[in-house]
Amino acid sequence: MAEQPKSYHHGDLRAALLAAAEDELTDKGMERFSLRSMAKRAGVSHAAPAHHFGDVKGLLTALAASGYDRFLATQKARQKSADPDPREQLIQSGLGYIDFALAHPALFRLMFGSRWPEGTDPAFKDSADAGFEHLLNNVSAITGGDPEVDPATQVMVVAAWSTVHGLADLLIGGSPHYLADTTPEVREAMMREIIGRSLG
Amino acid sequence: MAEQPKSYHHGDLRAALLAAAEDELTDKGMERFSLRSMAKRAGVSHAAPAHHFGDVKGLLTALAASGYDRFLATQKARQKSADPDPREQLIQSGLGYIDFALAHPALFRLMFGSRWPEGTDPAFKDSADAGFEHLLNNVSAITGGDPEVDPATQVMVVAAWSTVHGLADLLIGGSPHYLADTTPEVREAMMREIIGRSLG
DNA sequence: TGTACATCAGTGAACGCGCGTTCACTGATGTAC
DNA sequence: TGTACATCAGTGAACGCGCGTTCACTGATGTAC
Repeated sequence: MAEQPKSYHHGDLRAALLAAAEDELTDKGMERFSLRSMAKRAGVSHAAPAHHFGDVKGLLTALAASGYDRFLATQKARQKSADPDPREQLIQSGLGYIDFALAHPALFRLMFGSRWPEGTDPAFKDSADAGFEHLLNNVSAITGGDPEVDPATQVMVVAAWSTVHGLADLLIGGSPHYLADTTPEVREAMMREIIGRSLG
Repeated sequence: MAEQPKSYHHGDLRAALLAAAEDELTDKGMERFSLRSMAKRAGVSHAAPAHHFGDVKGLLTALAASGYDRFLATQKARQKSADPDPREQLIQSGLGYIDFALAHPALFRLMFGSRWPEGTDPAFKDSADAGFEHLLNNVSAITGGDPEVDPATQVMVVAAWSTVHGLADLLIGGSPHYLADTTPEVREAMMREIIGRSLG
């Protein structure tokens, strides 16, 4: 056994619980998520999570919030190592969006398609809003318009987001097969082309 | 009470159960769907569904299959009363896709984002495949290419589907607010523009 | 038209189970002096 | 450095509940003659 020396206090149980919750979600899906089962995964009594998150809803809200943070980080990481041209930056951000969805499908669905998280939670809201802000910045760097008032900028925001989000959500489900069942290189080329089109 | 005269046999319990299941899904979401609760909705013992669908999974698989059928019908209905130009036909089909998602969000998520339905069920598969076939036909009517072999046709399939699906899924969640919080007329105009772009 | 019988649809009670939450507790850590 | 005490994190048993499935049943319908 190369396990950590067992001690009564965990050290960083909060983080360990979030990781276990994501694993549980990956295995069981949102339909069959269980707090007791995820506590077992974390090697901890099923009463322990209450101490950090209150209840199940609190736990999954916190998980979704941390998901949004990592989601944004994935996008920024791709942008950093790419051509600074604003269009290219937006495309890279979109590809990062899709990377994240494919790497964490269960978490992605928790964030965008679930009734578990409490939408009014401040930490959750902040994290989700930061992602939207980032999109707005990327688009207005291309159009030069203010996303609050410029129609062309707004249309581009909607177009780019919808296209990227649709690619991500369909790919999670293995569709469309043209895209899902091909090589990573061909896939990325195809997605580039399609995201590019959405920018007009 | 203007109720139906009660009789031991229901008449069309199968259809009534599917309707009740959709209501249950709308109320509780996939996270909290309950067979007992949906049977109560249908005014029937909770053992009754087993007779028609075997188990919960069978019930929700049948519901998703019927969802795909109505989904396709919604798309065709819009196309029927529109300009026969192939591009316009595809756009109308896309708008029908989104109409359906907004009218039946819980069902839409069951179809595209859930682990409940049994993907190998023949009726489910047939209904889902018919939707994809319809998309292929719409696109090859524009390009004149064979979706099996023509790359340009394939790219258009992926682009159109992703864009429309992304719009639908985001709108269900109330995003992006530019689109969700506007008048139906402005919304449709914006969606037309965006779907049009995706066709290149 | 009337009777006997088979088939079918829905019932209701019982099953065993896993669930989320609560709570008095205990072990570990940190701080004051 | 050593002792007393407060604070905190995690435990484990208990709670009451709603769940999906099973099964012997009963009421209704359809069919054969």
